[in-house]
Amino acid sequence: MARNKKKKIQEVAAGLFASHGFDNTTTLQIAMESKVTEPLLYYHFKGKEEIFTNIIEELFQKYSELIDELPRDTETEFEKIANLVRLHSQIAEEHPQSAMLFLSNCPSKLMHKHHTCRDILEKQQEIVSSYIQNCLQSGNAKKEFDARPVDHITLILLCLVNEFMRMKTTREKRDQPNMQATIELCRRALLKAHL
Amino acid sequence: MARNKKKKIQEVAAGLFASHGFDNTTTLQIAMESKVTEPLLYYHFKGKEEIFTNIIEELFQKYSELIDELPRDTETEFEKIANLVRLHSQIAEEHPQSAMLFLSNCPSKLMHKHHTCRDILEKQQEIVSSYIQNCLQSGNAKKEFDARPVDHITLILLCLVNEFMRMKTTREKRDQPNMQATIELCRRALLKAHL
Amino acid sequence: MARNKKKKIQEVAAGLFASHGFDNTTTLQIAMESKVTEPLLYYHFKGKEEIFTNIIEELFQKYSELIDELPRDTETEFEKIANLVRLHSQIAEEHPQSAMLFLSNCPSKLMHKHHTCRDILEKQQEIVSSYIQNCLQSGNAKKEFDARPVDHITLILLCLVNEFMRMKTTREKRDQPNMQATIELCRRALLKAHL
Amino acid sequence: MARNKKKKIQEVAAGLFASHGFDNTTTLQIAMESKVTEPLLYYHFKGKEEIFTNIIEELFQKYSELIDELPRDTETEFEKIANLVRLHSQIAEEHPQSAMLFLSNCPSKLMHKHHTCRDILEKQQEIVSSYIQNCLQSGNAKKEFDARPVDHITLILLCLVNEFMRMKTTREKRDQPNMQATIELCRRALLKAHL
DNA sequence: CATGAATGAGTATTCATTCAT
DNA sequence: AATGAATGAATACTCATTCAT
Repeated sequence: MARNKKKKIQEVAAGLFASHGFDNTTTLQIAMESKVTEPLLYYHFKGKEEIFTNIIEELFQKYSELIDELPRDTETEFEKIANLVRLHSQIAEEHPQSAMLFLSNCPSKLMHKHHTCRDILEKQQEIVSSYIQNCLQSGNAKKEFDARPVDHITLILLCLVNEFMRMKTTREKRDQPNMQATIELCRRALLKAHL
Repeated sequence: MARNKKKKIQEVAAGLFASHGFDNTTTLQIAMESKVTEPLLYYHFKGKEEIFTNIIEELFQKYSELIDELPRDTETEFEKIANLVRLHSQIAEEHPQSAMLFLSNCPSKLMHKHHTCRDILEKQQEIVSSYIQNCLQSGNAKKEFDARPVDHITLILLCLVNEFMRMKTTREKRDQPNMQATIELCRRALLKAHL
Repeated sequence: MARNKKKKIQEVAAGLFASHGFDNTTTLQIAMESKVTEPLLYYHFKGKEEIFTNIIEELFQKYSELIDELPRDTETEFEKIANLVRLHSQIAEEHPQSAMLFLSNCPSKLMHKHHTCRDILEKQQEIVSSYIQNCLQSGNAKKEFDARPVDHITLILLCLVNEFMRMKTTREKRDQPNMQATIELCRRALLKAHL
Repeated sequence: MARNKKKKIQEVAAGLFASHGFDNTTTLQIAMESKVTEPLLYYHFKGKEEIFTNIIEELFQKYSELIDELPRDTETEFEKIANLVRLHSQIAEEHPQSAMLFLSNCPSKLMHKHHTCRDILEKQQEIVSSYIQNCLQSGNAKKEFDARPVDHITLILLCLVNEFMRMKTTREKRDQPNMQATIELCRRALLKAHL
């Protein structure tokens, strides 16, 4: 019953932060919707901020694992890029709340210099960046791609993946970008001109 | 001196909203930094929210004009896409504050159903969308592009442009995406395979 | 009507701080008893602490003036010591609340290193100390007193004056020390053995 | 181990109450510094208040014994007064914490009408008072002193002893009153003019 | 004896907004 | 057009205390 309530608080808070934002979520709301009293929040967490960063940390954990579990032995390097897009499409569809939390830039208050929150978001970007960079370098080496300079293309693909997920998360179904088309566009952009 | 102060209030508010966010900016801060008293804010505006939406409206006005002023008689359709990227790059560099205000999704509080704020952001997206769509259709017609289905590609390019500006605005100089590379990537993705 | 309310707040707060102590006085109590709302406290003062230190500062001001106004041209030096005792007796009787505020050592919270509160109380002690010291030195010089070493006797008389006022303030009438007897005791302790 | 912990709680609480004051000491602080949990405080004591009064009671017990143990067969009555000053000087030096607890008037909250805390402090004052009164009466009878009216002088000496200890406890070493000088001053004040 | 979990009642402080002038 | 004074409604957070085990 104990771990139970802490878990419940985190879940409720995650939902509220995702839909109303950090600043527009009150500790009282979290408490009431979790069916506990406010002081219990402070028994389990140091404060509102810690509730938030805890959520972000767990999310990052899971996200990192998902990236790590992407298949490494694909036939082509491009398949890896395609997988990355698919993964983000899936996250946006299955866990829109989590996506929201990652994307809705934490409030500036929590994005200062060395705040946990900022650190995590930066680490997340680095993870994806290095995944992409790796693909590009291998692909170039194998003459599969013709993607240069690698650094720049990496960043652009990162843009694409980020905003693809953002749009999938925030837009109405009919206005969301199409996964297959996105993959195709990447294919044309990356693969060696196929004469 | 009157119009003067109203202007000052708007400028100061824009700066604070951009750097601290809507929720973390107080009317007192706006008043003090504008060298006026709080009641004057309420003389000129209906409230904090109106100050914000006013700013967004003006911004949207200027932005629309910039899009409208993009040359219509380019040699190729692709040049128009390139111009769009260049424009957003320029905005991010020259008016980072304005870019911030557009991008940092207004707080959910101001994004409800038919709120001015939401309407404007949607209109802005539509403007760019239709600009892109136009290019693609013409380009396809002229056999310059091979971009189908147009709707999907439009959305993907919108993604790219949006996040490109977002990254230019929020990241450190050295981590920003490169404009020229972005344009090149679009070229490869759009132009007919040049065998 | 404006200055009025600020004054009222200070008076009410002084009364509550004196009778309940700083920690056991709530801002709500102060507000209610002053017939204003809590936010007004924060309009006029930076916070609860500032209300307190403001009171102490004013008190110190008045106290300093009272010491300054003690007659300088007395026939004997001892008369000055007697006057000091009389003054404190009078303060304890006429302004017990003020006396209380001075004596009930501010809560440790407000007594840290360079806190205004601590500074003021130290200054107050210094003022009385130097008044006493002056008398003793002059008295010794005139062979009126035989009080040595001056520093030590100064401190002891300070003790006496302080605690005399404290007792007058905190004890029931019938248990209060007697002013005349106190003066007499000082006389015997200070004056040259009168053979 | 049981009595052990109760003892520990009392010691820790005494330290915290002495340095931070009753109101600024939380039960959690006491528990943590005692290396126990809060509910244990409530197992051993009825509440925070009881912890405090228990401490004061024990202190009073010890203090009473010290007064009782002062030598009764001194050569002169004055010697007894001198011994009283010496005792308080010693307490201030060797047990400053205990002195603090006695002197820092319990918070007004605990000083109401018939609260244990108030009763104890009054009893303590009575003990010292009667000790002094006794000396004075005997001294007067023996023509050693010339201290009249006894009641008044008693109270004044009580003042002196109290504040002497207070200053020794709260002031920096160099600003503390000197014991020997204090005794000398008492001697001059009390002893029959020695012509 | 001992504790992890939980809470009722506060508690100082903040903020957008309004009123009287 | 402008302001000094004032407020209703929150808001994050704290604390002494208790319950179930």
